Amino acid sequence: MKKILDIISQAPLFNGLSQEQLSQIRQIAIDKFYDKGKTVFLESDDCNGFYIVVAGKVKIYKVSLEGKEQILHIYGPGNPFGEVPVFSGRKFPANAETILKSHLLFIPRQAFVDLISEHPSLALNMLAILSMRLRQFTVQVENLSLKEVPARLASYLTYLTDEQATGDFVSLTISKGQLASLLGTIPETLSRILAKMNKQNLIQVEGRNIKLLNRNGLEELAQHGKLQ
Amino acid sequence: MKKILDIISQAPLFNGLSQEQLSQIRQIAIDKFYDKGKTVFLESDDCNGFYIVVAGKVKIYKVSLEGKEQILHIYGPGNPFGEVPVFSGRKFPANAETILKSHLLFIPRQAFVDLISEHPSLALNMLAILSMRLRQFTVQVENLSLKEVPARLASYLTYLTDEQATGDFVSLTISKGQLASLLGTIPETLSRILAKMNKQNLIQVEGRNIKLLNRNGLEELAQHGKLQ
DNA sequence: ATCTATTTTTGACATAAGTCAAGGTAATGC
DNA sequence: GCATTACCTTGACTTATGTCAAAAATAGAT
Repeated sequence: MKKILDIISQAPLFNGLSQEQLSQIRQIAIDKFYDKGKTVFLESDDCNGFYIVVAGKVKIYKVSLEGKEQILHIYGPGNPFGEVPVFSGRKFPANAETILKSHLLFIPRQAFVDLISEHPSLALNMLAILSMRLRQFTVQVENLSLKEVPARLASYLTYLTDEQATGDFVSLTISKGQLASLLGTIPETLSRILAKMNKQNLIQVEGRNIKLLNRNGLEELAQHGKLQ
Repeated sequence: MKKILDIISQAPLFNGLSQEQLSQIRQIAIDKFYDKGKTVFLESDDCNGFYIVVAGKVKIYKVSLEGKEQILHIYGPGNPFGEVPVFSGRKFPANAETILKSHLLFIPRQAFVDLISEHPSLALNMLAILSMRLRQFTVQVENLSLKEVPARLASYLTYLTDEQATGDFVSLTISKGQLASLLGTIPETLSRILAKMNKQNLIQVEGRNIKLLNRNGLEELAQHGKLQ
């Protein structure tokens, strides 16, 4: 139980809230447990609230009729998801599925809207989170429309090194298939591009561990780069 | 002056606000006038507030180093834009340029944040707007990643007919070049696809006026369709 | 450890959409 | 009304990335 309040108090959404307000939130939250690969919601579903990841990992994604998947986000501990219909409409705009065994908190809609009306800082926190997501979408659209797959991959790898802060060593936290889906491509294409980057001594791939051999080259590639 | 308060009071952002609150907003707002094709802000710019369109039309877009443009949104009277950095960070995530002679209101950041803290309904309105935009981005990513250009175009055309509610007649409100950029393609490709749809009696193109000859066919195409 | 299932890689091929270039049409300003 | 500019269309060609199929490697379960 203590662990849950820890996650809650660390989450940007609840930044600056008092101890009392936090336990108020804990009281309206409902625990949900999922195995790996379980659907949390589908885009046709009605929405009575949103979720917060306590432990595990969740992907938000769309699928085409032909079965190709595009991952929109991957959320881990502390991240809320599924809030869009809480404020805008009735249905979820995408699907959510666990990619690890996960523990989620479900926050019922009305209780949260009541809370937010009372606490302006909670509203401002939520506005900040939604704004960050709009910014991320901006980048995602830019990547999909204006960059080729090698540039998107290079961009992701340099982003990951900063994120993990472990020198020039990166460890993929998702499968290569999922990474392909996140980058808007398919596993075959990703595999070929990783092989090419390897051959050109930009990176050194060993399973899910990747060593960045030429960070400048990758950053160049992320901008305007072509890969021979 | 009356016209401006009309626009403000119609805007979803100010839904449900009292007459007094509206004039409070009018007081902090600064009028800005732009000719067609003028830059409102660039993505590297600092942000001291956001804008509302009173008259005219503004495009929000990204450009690649090679010069290809991707339009993210087009906003008309009543729409706010550039709010993302007000709540998240310092810089704009994209560029804004007028595509018509335009009259904008600039709302300074701090004054608005103060207002929002006092009026929960203003916060909820803003949350609703940002949520709608997240939903739109969801669709845009889906279109770019999972659909081909003919499907995106068919989708846009059926959306426009509903929007304009003028039977099976649509009138493009932007140039075909801009439409190409909005759909994530280039004018040549758009032109060819319009010609093909014409040939297959899906539509009948006359300049910027398009008649939908086979709405069902277009909706089919928007989903999974291939165009021969 | 062995077997099974999933994930990843590689090859041969198809194709949607981009590039470059030129001509045509429409719109705008003087 | 004419000229200059911007917009749109068409053709020939290139290329990035998807498809299909099969083998190889890795991970999970018993």
